[in-house]
Amino acid sequence: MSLSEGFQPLYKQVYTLLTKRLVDHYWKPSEPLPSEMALAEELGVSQGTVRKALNQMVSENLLERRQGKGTYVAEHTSERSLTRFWRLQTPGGETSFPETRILNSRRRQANSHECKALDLETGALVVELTRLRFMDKEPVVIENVIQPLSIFPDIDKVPNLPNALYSLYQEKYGITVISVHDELRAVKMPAEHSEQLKLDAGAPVLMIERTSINIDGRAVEWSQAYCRTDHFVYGVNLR
Amino acid sequence: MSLSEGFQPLYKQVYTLLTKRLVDHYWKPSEPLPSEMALAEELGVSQGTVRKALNQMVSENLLERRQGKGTYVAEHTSERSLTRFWRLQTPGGETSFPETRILNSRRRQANSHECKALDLETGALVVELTRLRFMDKEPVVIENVIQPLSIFPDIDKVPNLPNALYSLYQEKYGITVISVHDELRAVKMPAEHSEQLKLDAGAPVLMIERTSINIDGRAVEWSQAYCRTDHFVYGVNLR
DNA sequence: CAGTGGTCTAGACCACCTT
DNA sequence: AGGTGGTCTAGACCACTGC
Repeated sequence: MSLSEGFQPLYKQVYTLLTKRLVDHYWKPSEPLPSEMALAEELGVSQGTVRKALNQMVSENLLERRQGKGTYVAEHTSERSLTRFWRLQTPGGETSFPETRILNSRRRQANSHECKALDLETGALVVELTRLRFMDKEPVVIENVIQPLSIFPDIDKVPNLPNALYSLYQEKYGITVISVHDELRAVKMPAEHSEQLKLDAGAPVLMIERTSINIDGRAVEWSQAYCRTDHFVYGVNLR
Repeated sequence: MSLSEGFQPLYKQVYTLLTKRLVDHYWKPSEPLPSEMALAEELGVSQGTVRKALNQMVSENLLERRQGKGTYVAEHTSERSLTRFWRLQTPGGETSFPETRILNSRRRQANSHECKALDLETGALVVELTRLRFMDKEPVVIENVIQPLSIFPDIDKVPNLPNALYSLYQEKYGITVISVHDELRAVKMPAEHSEQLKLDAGAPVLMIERTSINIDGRAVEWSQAYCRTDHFVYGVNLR
């Protein structure tokens, strides 16, 4: 095969092509890619050029490389996908992880805000999933997750939803969440959910609106969470 | 010069050595480094090895490279240092920037919490700087910045503090902030500052505790900010 | 042992900037 | 024209894995 002359550097063309293959599920998660030499030969470029593209993909958590073994499609194990985007931690800095109880799940039409956030047609069907999350046996977060049925067909019929939804998204629906955008506000606890967090209605809580982005750039999930922050904080490092 | 045999790859040794030079102000901000070839010859390694170290430093915002010109020590212009760590944005997503009014500045001994956060001896002197920040002419953030006098001598005697403190830190004190750690909570607005944000005491506000980290890894500044989040949100992308 | 990725080198050519 | 960084190649050797 030849990479037809373009204005992009070769390694970037290779990067784009390999990423497209991941989007199209040309290789499955945890499956090894061909070796550098094999890819270089197939694409008609040198090993070093392939390596540069692969290393960029590793830095974006799309691939994993293991010396002596091979290059693998990054896998969202429930363990890792939970740790990757979970920001609640003790004020000291150590992260601890939640248990989850599902409170409710129902189909309905997306409201206008959700249509905008998820780029849906008006009237599109979504699943609204309500979960309560515990840390050290105490309720800390109540969250509403919005899942378009066009992206996750019949997801409301899946039994035993895992604690980490992203691993389910990847295994069952071929959706690989590579980044999330969070918007944080301080608000008064809405009365409807205050009991479940053992708070007075009107107590200050941290509201987190999260948009989850698939490897192809689409927004695939939108959620709104209310968090107590008396024992845990939202911690983030910026560089 | 020869890089004595160690257990680290060559490019990592070069990276460590060059970073140490930045910490020691061997080169000044905005000053060009020697060319790749010159560094390679000086260190007794190949150009490619130097390049790998330099590119890693670029990815960490320590250096800037401009094709045809050279490699430069990254500079914290007030413009750029403000945009880099400023997270308040409109719910849509566009960032806008604040104006700042200084309310107060005083010397005092650090309290125990500040000593821990900034790794200070008990009784160490700090400056507590209180600032009110406006967006679209409306007060949005009130913040207390704690600056150790051991790191910033006589900083309370600097006239006309800039909007972006980090540019001052770099120019006057040789402190280059390369990352910050934020911890966010929702709290009730403390009565003492509620008027300045035009809020009722007890209204929910976002509290941001920020620790700023120097290039050598030390915590050099600690701040606590109260933010209205009715018109602006704290937005962050996680990968 | 063969196969993989990781490091290191040397050299060629290109794109951009300054003089 | 000469110097800089950016890209691309080819080949060597090392470290790790599994048969």
